[in-house]
Amino acid sequence: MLALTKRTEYALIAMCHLARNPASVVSARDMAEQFHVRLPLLMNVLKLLNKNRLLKSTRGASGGYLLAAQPGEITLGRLVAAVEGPVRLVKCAPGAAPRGENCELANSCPVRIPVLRVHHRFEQFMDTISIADLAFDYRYGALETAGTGGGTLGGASLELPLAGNAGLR
Amino acid sequence: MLALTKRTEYALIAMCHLARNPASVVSARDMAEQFHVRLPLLMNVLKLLNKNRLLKSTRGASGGYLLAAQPGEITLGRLVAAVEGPVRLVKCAPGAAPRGENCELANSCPVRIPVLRVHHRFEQFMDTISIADLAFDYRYGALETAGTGGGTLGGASLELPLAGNAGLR
DNA sequence: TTGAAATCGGATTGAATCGATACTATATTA
DNA sequence: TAATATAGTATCGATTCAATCCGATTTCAA
Repeated sequence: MLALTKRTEYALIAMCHLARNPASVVSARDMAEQFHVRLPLLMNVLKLLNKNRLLKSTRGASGGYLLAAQPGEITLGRLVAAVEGPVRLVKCAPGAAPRGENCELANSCPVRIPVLRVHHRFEQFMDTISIADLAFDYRYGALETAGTGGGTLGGASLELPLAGNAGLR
Repeated sequence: MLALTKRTEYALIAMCHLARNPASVVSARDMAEQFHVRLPLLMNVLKLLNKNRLLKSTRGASGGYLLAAQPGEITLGRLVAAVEGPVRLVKCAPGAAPRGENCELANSCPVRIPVLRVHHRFEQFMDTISIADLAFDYRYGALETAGTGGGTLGGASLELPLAGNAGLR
């Protein structure tokens, strides 16, 4: 179905909240109550984010979490990789293989090169979006007009000339 | 892990082969033998592609498959949707919901709008890549220099100013 | 010193999806 | 009529994900 997991959704909520409240330590309980999400699951996600150095944690009473870097320096790609594992659109993509799982076809694959190129572009896509972009985007009305030039995302920029020799339809 | 399924990989191989051999009907058996993929699984994928009108089939002896449209008109997004179901990065995205599954937070979600915007951009990303782009891209050496201006994909174009008011880090 | 609050590290269970296979029906050609 | 090929559906095992639970560790404050 090609969807983000609930872990990523929870991570986005938490990271964006921390981005909006810098210099204040926020506990998992606080966030769970404020956003009406389940505490145990949120804690699992926060553990993953901390383990992968996207958050700093302080234990004990009045403990909680802080962003480990500036919101503009943490990308969606890093966030997803932290809670879902490394992004690998295809098994032949470089990066940590889940189970030594490589493509059976390898060099004989007739679409390997262009698909790897798509994978590379997708990585760029994910790493171009920062937590700051998500946390500080309040332009609610922009969605309907997106793609036609309106809104914060409307400004072109995603045309993808995948294969110049193919005559970009 | 955010990966494409094997069904998509098989679909890409088949669709690209058909794009490269227009005006000739190709059977599932032929493609399975030529590309060393398992015939039953390939047939399952071809059934899905046919059911979703991405290719035309003719039964009987000397039957097989044909693309249902020009390679430049069939996008990666449509292909993935045909074999994996509609692409919905997040559950709150519009489109066929798998099981009436909508976001519990709905309007109270603090990241809903920007995330929906990312979803929309991702849809554009998938629909900008055509089968023709993948089938006729033979520039093997371009991968290493992609992102710096070389290769068929290197030409910028994927900068994503998600939130202009956030100061694009 | 004690207790409460909070994170940390696993381990486990159930549901959903995916890979893989099998079987029957239908259509076309020779 | 026989062989070939697709169409539709159904099933089983493996993997992943959501959800839960447990005990351990750290910190603050009474």
